[in-house]
Amino acid sequence: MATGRTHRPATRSRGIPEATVARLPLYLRALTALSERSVPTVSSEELAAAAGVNSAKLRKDFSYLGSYGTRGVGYDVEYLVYQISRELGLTQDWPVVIVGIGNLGAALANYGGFASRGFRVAALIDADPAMAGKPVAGMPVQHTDELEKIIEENGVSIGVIATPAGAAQQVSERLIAAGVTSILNFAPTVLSVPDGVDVRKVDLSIELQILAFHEQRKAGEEAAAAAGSAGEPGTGAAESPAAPAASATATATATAAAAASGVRKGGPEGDVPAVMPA
Amino acid sequence: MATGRTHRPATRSRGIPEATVARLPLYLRALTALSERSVPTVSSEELAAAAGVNSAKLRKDFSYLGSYGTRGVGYDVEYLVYQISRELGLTQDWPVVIVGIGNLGAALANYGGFASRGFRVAALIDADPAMAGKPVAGMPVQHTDELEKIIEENGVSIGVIATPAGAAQQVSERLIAAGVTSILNFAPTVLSVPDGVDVRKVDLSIELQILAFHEQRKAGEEAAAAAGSAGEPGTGAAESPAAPAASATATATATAAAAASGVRKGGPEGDVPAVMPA
DNA sequence: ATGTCTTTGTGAACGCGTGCACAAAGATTG
DNA sequence: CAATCTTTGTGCACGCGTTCACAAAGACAT
Repeated sequence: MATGRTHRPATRSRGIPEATVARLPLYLRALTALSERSVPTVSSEELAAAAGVNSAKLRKDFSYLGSYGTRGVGYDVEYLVYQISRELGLTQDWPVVIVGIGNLGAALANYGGFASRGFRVAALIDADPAMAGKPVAGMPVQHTDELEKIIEENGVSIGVIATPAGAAQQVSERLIAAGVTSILNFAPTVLSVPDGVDVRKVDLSIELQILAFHEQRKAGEEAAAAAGSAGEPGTGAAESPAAPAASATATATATAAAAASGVRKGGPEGDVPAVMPA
Repeated sequence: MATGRTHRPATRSRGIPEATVARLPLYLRALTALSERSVPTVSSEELAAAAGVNSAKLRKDFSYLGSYGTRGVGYDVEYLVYQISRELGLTQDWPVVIVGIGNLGAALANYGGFASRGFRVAALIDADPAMAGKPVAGMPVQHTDELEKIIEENGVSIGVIATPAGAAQQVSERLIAAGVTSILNFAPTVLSVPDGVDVRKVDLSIELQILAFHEQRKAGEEAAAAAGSAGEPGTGAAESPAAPAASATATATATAAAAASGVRKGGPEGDVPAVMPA
């Protein structure tokens, strides 16, 4: 999970669970693809597969929105696209500002996924005076001094922070003071904001760290399996990698290397059922 | 949640809950900051505040790792940094490849948060022959043809996909066939991968959509409050923007609006069935 | 109309995650 | 050594989210 909510209690606004809200964009994306292919209806099973979720979960999610399906048939694609869009608030225009136009900020400014939904980049803002006026994604970068004016004039309520960690808190305070009530934070810092302001965060390195954890675990399990169930990770401590620290690390590394070479996967094609650990 | 896991059952590897694993990087970040300020120990209360979580949750999380604290004192910063790093597998070197060197790929290549943890960008790969050889983040971009060779020679087990959506599935298959077992996917697509391969996804527009939902809700609540408790949003949904009362009328109106507004792209008109729930 | 077949919508059970609250453990002081 | 104080580690309860499994609803055929 690259992200998480901050502050704000449970958000069960009018009954739609947070977990469901987080999946709606997923469904919307799958539905949009179907719509472009002029598919008129989908069953929960098909749509669930396209969105990468369980069909029962999808049906329950939709049940929170209302009864938009037809039993024995499925869901009308166009209709559902509209309903979800409306529920998510994408039928209206959301001006956003991006603060911090470094590599990431520039990438975000160029990202097509924003405009295709209801989002419009109202301004790019950077603290570096040298950046001011420079065009990024066909739009001149403006200086931080203009921040308040831009937000108020454009009625911006969503801000994206792509500054270095050190500047993020201060930027968030200025955004909030100027009227922003939702922040998407890419800076690796915990933002402290008043109640009523939503913050979602995306931390690229956190995602990688989580992958590393699972990767290490996979390597460890493989090593254990290869070693022929030596000590069996005992019930007590969770220290599979702990006990013999040195050897554990060594085996893990060795296994990783082995896996990387040719040991695993002999199949040419993708769907080979993998190694199959215990 | 910018991200979510795909495939792989519950991951309760040797007892560490997934939710805890997802927070370990957060703690690590806070601890690293303390370490840089040469703070010797922290209490769960202080650290929790720095990481933006509840202190009880933090203590419970740490309890899965073992008893690393001292009652009456707190946790030794350096020791905890090491323990968490080890648990996450950051004490070893993780070579990663980034596929798709567009704006986002370039931003990722330049992102400092990778190297500062145990991650090393082994190669930048792009399908565009014109990109080949061009330096990005002080490293020459290599052509997709080299993908397999690069992965095998460097023992890469983690791949980052920053390609357009259309190319992602195919890239993932090549990565996996070459030995990659963990993928961080920035492309807005659901990847289908065999068991044993971990996929985490980050979708920037999804995050914004979730914020928009809450933003809309906030606006709706404000409006409702201002309007002096009109007629309680009916069963249908939290339809803040102009909504008739009866759900039947609402759906009919909604459908008409869908056709009228530009939500849907192409597609003939007559296909909108007057669903009509009872 | 009646029956069959498909697919939705949901009640109910279950499991995970969270937070409370407190006993246990150690530091510290007298 | 005893008393007190601080902070950890965790048992317990609760609520959310997920999944199963099935009745209800509608399409479709006869």
